[in-house]
Amino acid sequence: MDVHAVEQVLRDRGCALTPQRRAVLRFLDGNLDHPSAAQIFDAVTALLPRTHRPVSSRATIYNTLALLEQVGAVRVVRGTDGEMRYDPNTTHHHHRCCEVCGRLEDVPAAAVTLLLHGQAAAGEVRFTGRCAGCAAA
Amino acid sequence: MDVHAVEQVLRDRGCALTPQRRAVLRFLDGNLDHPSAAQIFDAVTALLPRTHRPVSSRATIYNTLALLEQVGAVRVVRGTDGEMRYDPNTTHHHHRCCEVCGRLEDVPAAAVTLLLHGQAAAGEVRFTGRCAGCAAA
DNA sequence: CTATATGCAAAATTTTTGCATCGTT
DNA sequence: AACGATGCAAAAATTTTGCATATAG
Repeated sequence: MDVHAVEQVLRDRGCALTPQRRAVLRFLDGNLDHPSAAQIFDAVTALLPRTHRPVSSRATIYNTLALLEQVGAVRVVRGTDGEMRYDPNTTHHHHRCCEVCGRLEDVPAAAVTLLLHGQAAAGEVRFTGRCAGCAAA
Repeated sequence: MDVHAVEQVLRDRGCALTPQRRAVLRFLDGNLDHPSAAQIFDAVTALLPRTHRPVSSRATIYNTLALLEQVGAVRVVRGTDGEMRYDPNTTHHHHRCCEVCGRLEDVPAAAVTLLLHGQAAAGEVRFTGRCAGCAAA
């Protein structure tokens, strides 16, 4: 996801580049943490200047995220806890879910082979494992 | 999951074998559909004699399912839609999630090999694919 | 200036909790 | 009879929706 490219796509669509949308894009760009809507809301609140209050609202965050998903700027993944997580990495990749702390980690498609009855299978894979932090402990 | 075995485990624990718990067990036994709590509630309502109303409540269903999970009689899986699903198959197995209809299907552990950087990886795997019905369409 | 987005508040969903009552053992 | 389970209703938590207002282009 490239911020400028996405902004251009939004412009082409006739979508307004509001400060809230910009802030969501800025926070998500390069973010590897699979943040939740609530985390994105908090980040936007922190990112936007407080020159006019309030800074944003939950509904706006959800609207923006739905828009970004439609445009293909983010992938939406449901975390093991049931919350939606937003992933700016839109390349084909898989996820490892830490069985200890629940953290979601991207795993490049090239690193994973799924064999079904000995034959390679396509599609997305989510598997359990331990993240770096929990593996050490 | 064997109904009689589970009932014995519950007795040994000093847990009451209420009609509601029996009905949940009866409905879950051999069920391959990964039903949700709401579906289980409906099924219990249908299974129990209407000699005394009401027949059950959502809280009781959740209590019962939590108990059955503790006892190891069901596995709990979160569906792609965020709802909890309950799986009486407690053997080590994986899940295929139909990318069309969302249905969860059990896949025996022996049928799946996950290679991470060429090396076999342990753990649970959930992957996308098409269920029999959606593959035909 | 006009179409669009925002913010608020309330609805919808799923799951959890508190408590009085009822049923198993 | 005693203890645990049930049922109800309300609380939590997350996401969605309706509408008046504000703002981007």
